Amino acid sequence: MERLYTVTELAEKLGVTARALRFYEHKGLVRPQRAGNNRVYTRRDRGRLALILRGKRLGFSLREVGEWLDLYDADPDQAEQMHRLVEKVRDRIATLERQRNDLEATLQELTEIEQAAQRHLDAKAGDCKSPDRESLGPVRGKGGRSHTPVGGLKDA
Amino acid sequence: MERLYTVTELAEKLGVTARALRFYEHKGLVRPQRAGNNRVYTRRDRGRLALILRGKRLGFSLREVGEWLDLYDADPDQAEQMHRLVEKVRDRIATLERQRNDLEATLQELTEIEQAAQRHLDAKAGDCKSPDRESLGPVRGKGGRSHTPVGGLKDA
DNA sequence: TCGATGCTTGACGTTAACGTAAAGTACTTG
DNA sequence: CAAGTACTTTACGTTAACGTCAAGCATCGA
Repeated sequence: MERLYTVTELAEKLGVTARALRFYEHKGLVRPQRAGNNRVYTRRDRGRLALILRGKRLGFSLREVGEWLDLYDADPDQAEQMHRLVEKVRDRIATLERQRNDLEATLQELTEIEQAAQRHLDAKAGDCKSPDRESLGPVRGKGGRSHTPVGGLKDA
Repeated sequence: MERLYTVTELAEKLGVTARALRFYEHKGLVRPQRAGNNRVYTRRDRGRLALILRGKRLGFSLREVGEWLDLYDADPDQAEQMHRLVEKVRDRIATLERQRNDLEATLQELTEIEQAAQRHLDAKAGDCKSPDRESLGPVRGKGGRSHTPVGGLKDA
């Protein structure tokens, strides 16, 4: 009745390799039964693995996911540890948002540079006599906020 | 006139170790001058290093940052490569936003569980006779959207 | 009975980004 | 001149999360 899986079966279902599943077991994250020597995964194991992979996608390490699972398994009186877990997740979110903001800024910088370069190309295409214009400096000075990423780098 | 630095000086200014700076050099990301055998970093080098560290903070590998810097240095006619770089940054942003969304969802789940656990504790404190209530299941069913992360795990 | 599969357990390889000695050189200060 | 300090290069160590053989049972169909 209970749908059972072999390593490779379940691995494929989950989109990972059998090696990974064995590795997770080695790390104590899952403990499938055995039929003789062969691993046999149940629906529960599959759920656990799904949680593990999710944690990974969220950027947590296997060790962290392990603790995570322990909490899921633990009796619910562990409100204290629950708090800590929630805080950890919130930290992670905060980190990601910082990164996102930084990236957003960088993206804007790059977009400006890109457009400047584009204009530069257009100019060269339109006016075939322009004798090797002064690269990006002047162009950016006209349109952008002359943000020069870090100061010079290209200078003398 | 030009403020110059030794490895350790600059490393400290940048909040990294001298080892890191030497490593970056080994990887071809910077090429400080030498005074005899000793490295001498200029303002330009400092700028470059700042860019490198920034790239790292943004979650890019040193190799990626290297290509990045090459573009900064390259002549501005590389609009094509510029495009690719911008796309890469956009990809990264997209990735981060996906992660953020996933995390947001997870956070909500966890918060619910946390609150349920809290209520559970409160109940135990208030009603000292409650004979070991049915853990989280029912509680969550009442308040949350019964999102059960992955199905069972805790079941029989 | 013979392969062909599929599973098992080692166990070493890999990548990134440094950490951490080890051993030697150079300058300078008491 | 001996210490001390800062620098150098060389090179092995580390962590994470597997990848990639290697060698060996076990089972199954023709």
